[in-house]
Amino acid sequence: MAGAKSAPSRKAPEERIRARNEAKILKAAVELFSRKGFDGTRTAEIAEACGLPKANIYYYFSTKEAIYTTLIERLLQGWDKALEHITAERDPREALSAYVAAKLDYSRRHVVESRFFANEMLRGGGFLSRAQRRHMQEITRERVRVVEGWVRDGKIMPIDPNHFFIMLWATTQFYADFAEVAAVTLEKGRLSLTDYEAAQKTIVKVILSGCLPAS
Amino acid sequence: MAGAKSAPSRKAPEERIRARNEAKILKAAVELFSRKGFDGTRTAEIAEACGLPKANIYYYFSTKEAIYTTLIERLLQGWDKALEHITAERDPREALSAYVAAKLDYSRRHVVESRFFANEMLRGGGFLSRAQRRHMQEITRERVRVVEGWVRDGKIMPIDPNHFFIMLWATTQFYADFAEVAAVTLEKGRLSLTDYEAAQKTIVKVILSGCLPAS
DNA sequence: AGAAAAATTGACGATTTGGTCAAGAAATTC
DNA sequence: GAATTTCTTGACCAAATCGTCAATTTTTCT
Repeated sequence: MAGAKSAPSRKAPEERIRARNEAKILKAAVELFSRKGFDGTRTAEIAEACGLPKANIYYYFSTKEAIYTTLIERLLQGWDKALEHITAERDPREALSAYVAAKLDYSRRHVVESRFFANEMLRGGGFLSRAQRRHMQEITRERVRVVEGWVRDGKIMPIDPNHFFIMLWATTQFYADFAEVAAVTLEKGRLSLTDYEAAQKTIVKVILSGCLPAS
Repeated sequence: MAGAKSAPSRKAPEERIRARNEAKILKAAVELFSRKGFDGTRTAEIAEACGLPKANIYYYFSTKEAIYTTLIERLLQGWDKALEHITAERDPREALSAYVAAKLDYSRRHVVESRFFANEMLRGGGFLSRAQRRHMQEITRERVRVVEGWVRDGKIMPIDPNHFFIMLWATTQFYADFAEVAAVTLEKGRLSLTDYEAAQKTIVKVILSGCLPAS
């Protein structure tokens, strides 16, 4: 226990403080941005929320926008993780179940990040770079191709893959972005793990029965 | 042409100017609020957007919050219109089709209002009064009962009605709230009527095949 | 037409905003 | 342990913020 303390401090000596404080700032910022958007969030609020003086924040980030775009960049990396479940080789039943499960799991464990992203989309996505926009587009296109393949092979009913994906995305995303609405609908104070499991079951059931060919 | 001018001015002489200007203000405000939220929208922006001097806005609305809550109240009145299609007497197939169609139609024709509402929900719905919250809850509960009835009568598969409704709501709402995302997914600049029709077809198909008992 | 009420608006004020700066405190390096 | 780099922070600024007000113009009423 005593010897263990010096080991981690050796690990990254020149970046320890910076990494810790940047993390603090970003964590406080994503929470506020996710609720009030870019224009609605004051840098003083971020400072107070993470317990650092405002001037210190400007030591790590040159502007408010820099904080915001850093968050976008960081979150976009995990954005399409769930889509990796959708592959041409896989059986649609399995692939779609896995996707819904993964997406709901992400929604539950990263409510704030999901909401931040939703807020940026509501705004029209003006802070996204052209490259980031294209990335999203390409990722979607790939998966749309997979679904098109499934349709061609008669593995699922003939449906518009684009709108099909929007259905999936919208439904799963909803539980993070509009957690309060979902809670009201379910007549609960907040969503529990059980609620997410019930959601998963219902969504998978409807989606699968809704797109698989009559057996 | 000359005689027609005096007729409409007789109609509501004491409220004409007020009504017109309040409408102008609210229209400009809902647009801005829908993009940037309450905190992110400046009253000067609203003034500029509706072509009235800022001081004039404060003649009609005492505070920024007054504008915002007026909008909430006004929009909440149309919020549950689409749900009226869901009645116990009706056949699930018809009722659900009608609901999806109505909801998508509303999303298409009232993009701004839908997005405004979504923004308020993202915020956590803090500007909603307790009565308004209860209203939403009761409306939902009624329709959940209808679906429960359908399940009991074997008209649809056994599913959790709450999550089923969330699916419907999330999917249809998506096309208004995240129009930009939908447009990117569909690889278009903006959504056309055709896109909404394709969305409707896909959603209805999946939802109906997904919940109707095997025929 | 003239009085009364409603509507308009430029100028203003207290407060808050994003961001700067320079002086000092800690940590790191040699 | 001294030099150097990194980090911290109170004080500050120009611009923007919400909201006020009193003087004026327009509309309505009789």
